[in-house]
Amino acid sequence: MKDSTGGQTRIQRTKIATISDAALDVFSANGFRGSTVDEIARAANLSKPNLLYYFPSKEAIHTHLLTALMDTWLDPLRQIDPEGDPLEEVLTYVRRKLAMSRDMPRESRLFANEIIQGAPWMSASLERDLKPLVDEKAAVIAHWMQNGRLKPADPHHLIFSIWSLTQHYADFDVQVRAVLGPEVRDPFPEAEAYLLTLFRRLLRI
Amino acid sequence: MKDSTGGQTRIQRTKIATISDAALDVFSANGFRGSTVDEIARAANLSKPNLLYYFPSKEAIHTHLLTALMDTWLDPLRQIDPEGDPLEEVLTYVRRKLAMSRDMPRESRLFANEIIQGAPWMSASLERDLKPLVDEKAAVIAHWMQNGRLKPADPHHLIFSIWSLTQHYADFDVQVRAVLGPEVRDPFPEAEAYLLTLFRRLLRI
DNA sequence: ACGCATTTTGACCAATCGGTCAAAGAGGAG
DNA sequence: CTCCTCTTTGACCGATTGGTCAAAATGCGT
Repeated sequence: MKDSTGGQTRIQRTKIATISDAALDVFSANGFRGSTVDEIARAANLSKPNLLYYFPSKEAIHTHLLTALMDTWLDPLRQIDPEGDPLEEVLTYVRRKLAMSRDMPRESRLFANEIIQGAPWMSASLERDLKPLVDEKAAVIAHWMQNGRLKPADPHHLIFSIWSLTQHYADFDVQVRAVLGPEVRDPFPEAEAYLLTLFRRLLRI
Repeated sequence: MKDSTGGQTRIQRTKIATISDAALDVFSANGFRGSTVDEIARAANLSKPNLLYYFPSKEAIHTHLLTALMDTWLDPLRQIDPEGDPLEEVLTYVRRKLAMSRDMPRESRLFANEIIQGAPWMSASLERDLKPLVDEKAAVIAHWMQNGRLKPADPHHLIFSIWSLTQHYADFDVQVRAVLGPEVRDPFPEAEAYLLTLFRRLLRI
């Protein structure tokens, strides 16, 4: 009955996935404190005690989601290649981050909720995982700029601006659509064109 | 005992201000659903029934804050002068928005929480107040670009990018400080220099 | 079909939620 | 001081919160 994948049964794997998906819906829409276990259970079509059979507590579900997310979230940044073409590496990073906003808006909002509310669960991970990675990639970018392959600009704030601009289209989706009006079905093509223009003009020698 | 200012007593004015300030602390840190009336009352040094003597409900406090905020929030955009120097008008808007992130981070987070969670209270105001103003100013900017006084770029997304980049330093303050490290006491001077460079390179002919 | 581990459930718990109410307290105009 | 309005409070309400528990139901290998 046990399974090779981390000592989990087939049912456990599917139910945990179902619960995670439902919890992502609820947490990303209401934040941790604004979400209830009943609501997650309802979204997962499970009774509350049944849900708490798979996760020991509401906080455990939340932590599970955040730790799983952190890796996915940093992946595009890790892929920046010091040996690649500087401008193209940055623009590819922008494209990847914007694609994540388009394809994983719930994850983006879960992350945003956590940070806005002071990162009570993730602040340790920010120092331990995020800071070193950003420092490393910022050094790569700074090196490119010193070699005259990119126009100079503060590398850390460059990375901040990429995060900010791309995640905006997921986190503030309601506002973007309200301003653009209903005739704009999909803001992302326009957004990508604008952002690529922006970073080309900022960085291109 | 009554006062000329909208039929409010002196005590009412000061207590309502105290409650609003406390509620801004709580709502901006936890979102509407994640906040409790008890917590706001505690932050305002009032008993819960006393607080509910000045506001009929938790929702009324929240609505009060949001409606008051909407005006303040749109003010810098309103100040863009069609007769002014195009680049300087945009850069001044950036400076004003960044100053608001520095001086009113709680208001920024209150707004961000509301939008991220689908704008359940503000979506009407977004269509009624925000969209027309943005369309008007976007037309001004488009006109500048057509006259060759700014480099061409999508005006709506230009405005989005200003919102996104400036509010990031309030809403994601924890992340910014975690990445920059404790030796950077105040990220805002660096941020302003970076953002002004960014928009100059994007728009300057 | 058996037997055992896994899964699901309804009933239940103390604590907290938003909000009410009657009564007590405070403060100023006459 | 007196009276009346405004302010404050403790006690309380039903509903909901996160979480528990024993018992029932359901797999699943043999």
